Amino acid sequence: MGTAERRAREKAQRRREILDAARQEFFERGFHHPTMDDIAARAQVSKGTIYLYYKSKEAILAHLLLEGLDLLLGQMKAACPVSDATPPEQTLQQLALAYLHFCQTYPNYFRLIMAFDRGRFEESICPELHQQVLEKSLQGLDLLARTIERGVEAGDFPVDDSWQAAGAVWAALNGVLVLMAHPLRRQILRSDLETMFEASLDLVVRGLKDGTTHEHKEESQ
Amino acid sequence: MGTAERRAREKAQRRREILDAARQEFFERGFHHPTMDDIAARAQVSKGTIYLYYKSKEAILAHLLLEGLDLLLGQMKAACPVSDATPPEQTLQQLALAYLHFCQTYPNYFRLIMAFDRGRFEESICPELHQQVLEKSLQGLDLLARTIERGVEAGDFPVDDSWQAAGAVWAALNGVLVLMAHPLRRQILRSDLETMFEASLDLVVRGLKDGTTHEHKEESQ
DNA sequence: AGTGTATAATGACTATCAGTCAGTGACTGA
DNA sequence: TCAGTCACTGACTGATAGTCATTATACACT
Repeated sequence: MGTAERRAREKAQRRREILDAARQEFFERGFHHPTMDDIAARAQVSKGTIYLYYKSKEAILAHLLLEGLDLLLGQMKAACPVSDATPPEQTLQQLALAYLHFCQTYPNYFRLIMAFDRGRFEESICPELHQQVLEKSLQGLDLLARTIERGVEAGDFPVDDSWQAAGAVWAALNGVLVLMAHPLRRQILRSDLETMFEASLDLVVRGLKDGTTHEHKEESQ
Repeated sequence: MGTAERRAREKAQRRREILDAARQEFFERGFHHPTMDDIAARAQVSKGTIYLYYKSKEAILAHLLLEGLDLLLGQMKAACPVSDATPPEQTLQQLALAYLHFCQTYPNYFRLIMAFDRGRFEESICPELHQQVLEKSLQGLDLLARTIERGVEAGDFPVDDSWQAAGAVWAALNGVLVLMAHPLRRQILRSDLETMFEASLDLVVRGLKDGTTHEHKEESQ
């Protein structure tokens, strides 16, 4: 008798409905404004019900964050070529552009991801989610690292630690997206996000290509 | 009669005492935990008094943030040479190291600065402070941009927009500090903050030195 | 159908905390 | 001495995250 099975399905459905309502509220009205009652009203359940499905408000946000990371990872994976024929530098560019595109297409998810890095989401509140988020963000880093590794093997990127290089590239791209999030900064820098992003990408790619690291410099002469 | 003067002095003093108490509370117990009553107790005043000196809890945090930015700016200015004899590249390194040193010496101020972009500081709550913060952070960017400009004039950094380059450098350094703030990431990258920071710095400096921007590449051949 | 049990949902309630404001009293200058 | 000003106070208000005793629903078995 498939009753239990149907129950489970309905439960998952309700869970999704609540997350949908929360997403709408948070994305439409900002991450601070909506109350649990707002979310409950939107999901057409009582507040108590929400707590049967999510441990806390924070936990809901964390789940939205995971959604965002999955989306981003998906887009980054899609940017990676299936074959190894594509030049690593081009793949790197595509990965970076996928990230730029993501943050322009889903600014709310992007803000959520950035908020995580900046220490909203106390680890203590839901440590297992915290862990998951970090792991997912490391998967993105991994895509970068593999690509750089391919470049190292092809002799394009003479760096000696591709994970380190991936970290540096990731940091630079992240950094510029955050930097340009403020209108005043865009104004002072007299530049828009795309331009600055490309400039940053260009800078690090050139660094990679030139790139012996300082310890191994003698080999390039 | 210096009464008014003394009054003003005492008022400034009380204001400082409250900020001191708040700083201790926030830095010791995290930015989320302390309540206004905690701060009041520490400052040995009533809660109401705090509101005579600061508009809101948020405003107190914003003032601490400004303190932090002043400290950082001071350290960065100290890293800049008085004379123009110092090679720009070296100055750039020193500026970057000043930033690294700042975030290691004052991790709480650093966290506050990083948290700025995130919602704890809603622009709507204290727009004038928000403005001040952005302006200060732009002063830091300005130091970078001037140094790069000097490098451009000296022919060391063949970039065509030193503000843009400064933005990219700043973004990269910021990004790596945020990236490495998470222990799990340090673990996965098998690297510590200093190493990653230096790698990032190295990457962007190399990019700057190689550095024609894509539009002007033909000139380097 | 009737009934007992498990599961799901409810919303009034509690606890916490940022921010307010009517009231208190100390100091001042006349 | 006293009226006016100023700094301060802390009980109070309103908002809201999270709880839990109660109620409703669905199902299994007779």
